[in-house]
Amino acid sequence: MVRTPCCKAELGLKKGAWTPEEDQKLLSYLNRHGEGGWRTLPEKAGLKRCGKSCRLRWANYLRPDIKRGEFTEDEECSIISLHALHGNKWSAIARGLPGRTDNEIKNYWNTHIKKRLIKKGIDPVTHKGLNSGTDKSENLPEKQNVNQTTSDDDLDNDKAKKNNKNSGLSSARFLNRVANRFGKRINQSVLSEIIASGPPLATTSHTTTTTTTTSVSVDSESDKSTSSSFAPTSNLLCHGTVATTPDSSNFDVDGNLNPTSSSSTFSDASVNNPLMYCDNFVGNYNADDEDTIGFSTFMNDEDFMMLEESCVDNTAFMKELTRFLHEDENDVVDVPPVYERQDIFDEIDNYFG
DNA sequence: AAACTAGTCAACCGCTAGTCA
DNA sequence: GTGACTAGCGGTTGACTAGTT
Repeated sequence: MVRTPCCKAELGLKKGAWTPEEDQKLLSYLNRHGEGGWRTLPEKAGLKRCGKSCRLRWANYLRPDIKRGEFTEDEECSIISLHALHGNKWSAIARGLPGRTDNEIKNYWNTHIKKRLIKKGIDPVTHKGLNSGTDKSENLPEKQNVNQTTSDDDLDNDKAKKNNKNSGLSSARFLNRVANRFGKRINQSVLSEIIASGPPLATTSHTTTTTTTTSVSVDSESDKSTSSSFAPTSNLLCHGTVATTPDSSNFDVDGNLNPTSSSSTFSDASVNNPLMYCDNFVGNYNADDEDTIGFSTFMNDEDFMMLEESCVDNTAFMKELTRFLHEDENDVVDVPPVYERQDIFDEIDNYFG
């Protein structure tokens, strides 16, 4: 196939920064005629630009739904999580952040996040610790230890504190808490049901087909790690998901992280869990992390990201779990913990036949 | 004040994939 | 089946700015 040149053959076309006048021309044309026909658009709109340039200007700057300004902590976390899933698939990442363009995210990654990850001792490509595997300590930044906070870290922490309890993560945290309680006992069909009830991510066209391929085995203690049969979009996913077996010694009998087993650097589990990872990234790792280590021990990241607020709201199963959990939290001493009550799990099993 | 350096980000480039005549 | 065309993607560039020497 022979590709016709876009701009080169057309002499006299302007390049470089757009002027307000050009923007106005493009905007008014697009307002009148809508998107499309980029090749002929410049001439019709009276612009000395190539169509491609017009499309990019529109897509990256002029579109009315573009959110401008500083990235929020939520958005940063999303970017990191999505990057762990998709790698440098900026458009895929952008679909998870409404209002942000792939170009903007790419720039933000390269200029902010990437550096901070390296500073934290995390390889921005693999999302694993830089010193994992071979000894690369000489490549680590000076202040590699995550327990040490630099002034930059302090800023991050302040920012994190401000945005700490965001709604997006809270539902995931709740689900993780539920998972911690029930994960061991839930069979795959039940899990599939949970996942299938989740809505697609933002504007993406996710379907449940990818999630149903997840193979989950939680029958035995040794299966706290998960093997996922779903095909990653890049090899990064293999590193960024629970497909990488976390050190089982990091977990107690209920699948909770054993804080004493954590090293001074990130455990594999923390790196592999987008939410924990995020908390680590913003310097927010704390005892509450019990809430963030459940589902990811038996779900891959993509499945994990499928779990949204409405999943909790709309799924009868989750309502049941919610009830159980509340019951658990309101436990009085003479009532056994919910996870020890066989009747509840029988109830769950019955619910799904 | 000038020169230099580093960071940021809009825009460009080269390419692929999909659609349609 | 072929080729023209469009849309979109990811990597790179370069203009601009802020900070430092």
